[in-house]
Amino acid sequence: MGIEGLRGFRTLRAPDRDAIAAATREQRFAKGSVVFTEGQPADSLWAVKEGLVHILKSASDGREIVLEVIAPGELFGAVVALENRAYPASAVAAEASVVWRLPAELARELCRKYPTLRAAILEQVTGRLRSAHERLRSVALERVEQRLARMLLTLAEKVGHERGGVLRLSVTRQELADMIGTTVETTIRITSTWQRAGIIQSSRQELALTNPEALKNIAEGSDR
Amino acid sequence: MGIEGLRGFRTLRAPDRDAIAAATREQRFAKGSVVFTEGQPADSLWAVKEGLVHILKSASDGREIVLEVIAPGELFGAVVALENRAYPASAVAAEASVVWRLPAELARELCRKYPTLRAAILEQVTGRLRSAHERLRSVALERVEQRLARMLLTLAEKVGHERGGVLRLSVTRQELADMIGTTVETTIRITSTWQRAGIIQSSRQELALTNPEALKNIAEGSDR
DNA sequence: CGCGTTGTATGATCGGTGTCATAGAGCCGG
DNA sequence: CCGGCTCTATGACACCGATCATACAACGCG
Repeated sequence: MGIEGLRGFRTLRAPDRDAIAAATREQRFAKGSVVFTEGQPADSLWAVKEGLVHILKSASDGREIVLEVIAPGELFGAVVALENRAYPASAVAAEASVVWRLPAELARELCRKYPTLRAAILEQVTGRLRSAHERLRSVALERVEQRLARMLLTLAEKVGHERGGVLRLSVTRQELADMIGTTVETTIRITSTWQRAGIIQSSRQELALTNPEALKNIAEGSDR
Repeated sequence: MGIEGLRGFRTLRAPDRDAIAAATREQRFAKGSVVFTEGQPADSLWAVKEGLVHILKSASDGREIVLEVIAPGELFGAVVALENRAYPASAVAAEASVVWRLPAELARELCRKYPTLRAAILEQVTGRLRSAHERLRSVALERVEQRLARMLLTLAEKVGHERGGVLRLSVTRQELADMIGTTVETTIRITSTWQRAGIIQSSRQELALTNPEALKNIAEGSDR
């Protein structure tokens, strides 16, 4: 299967699906490698086949904020490719990943031809706008502990995998810190105390949510 | 002129434009009054005719974050009306305003019929997603002073009006605080020192950017 | 296997902002 | 025109979380 099997592409007619299949390049990225960089002209529309891609912006001092976590089957760099401008953020493989790459010109052409494709992209974009607004609220109005609890629950839903009856996340404290706008140290301090409280089980590169209810309580701020 | 004169509606055929004109209600809101509330089912697509509308989310303790500032000619509550769900945030008139209101059902129908309308909405949404991401970066990585400088410049561009050779904003410190995720006191402290430094001229409900260059420097963080 | 690298852990300290309190200035309506 | 309200202003203080420093555990690789 290729990119043409994704949501929004399925309604395309056979010749166009073949054209996509022919134009799509499959590309492999090692963990940590850069897919594209902020400011670079957008020449492609991307989708994740396997792995995980982070969309992020960084400050001059090296600190960065992860704006989106792109899971398999999702598009990224899509709207900007359609509008033929520069990427407003960077994309980095959060783990070893395989991505599809479709030339922007072809994507634009298909969008003109198929309203359903445009509709599918609109749907993804609106979903992301809503989540961006929600995160804006979170980072502006909540304190770190609350934001972290919320982020863990969101991540668990999106990219968590169950094993042994508990939800597990493969993520580093640094990545979590970059998602909620804090530092590694603070993130580690909080996860450590949660670990002692039995709310989570923490290990290298991984983190098990043994007590999601407690996290929900913290996220709702019910204790303060 | 009605809502049918807005960008994206102009390509509609005459009978549909008439249908819109007939279905559109013009509604007046006093400063501070609520247009719709977060959680309420979205039954309409809105647009600002005159005035200014804030899209915001609030916390249980009363603090709030202004997500969007909607200027005349812009849509709001659009995507959510198309998707027939509940508003994810509230809308409040930031000043005395006149808004257009189009039944969601009609908007959905028109969107199915006119890809250009859907395209226009997609364009607005992508613009807002970009600005939301930029603000996320700002609030997560920058300190209050920097964020405030940036916000003033952004606002000046969007809703500033020139008088006497300087850009003026009609906005309260509370509103500014709610936009950048801080408190009134902190905002007042910063604007006060800027006032003393001659960077801005501060008065009740208004604020003149006498030295935008200085603000740009602060926004870029060139001094730290 | 040893060694460098990456990720986790924790303490000490500092500072940017939130919080609380008070006051005055501009504006509106009775 | 006076009382109440909103908005601006400013000080004192507390505290969350950043910063800096150090240590160690886990992993990868030559």
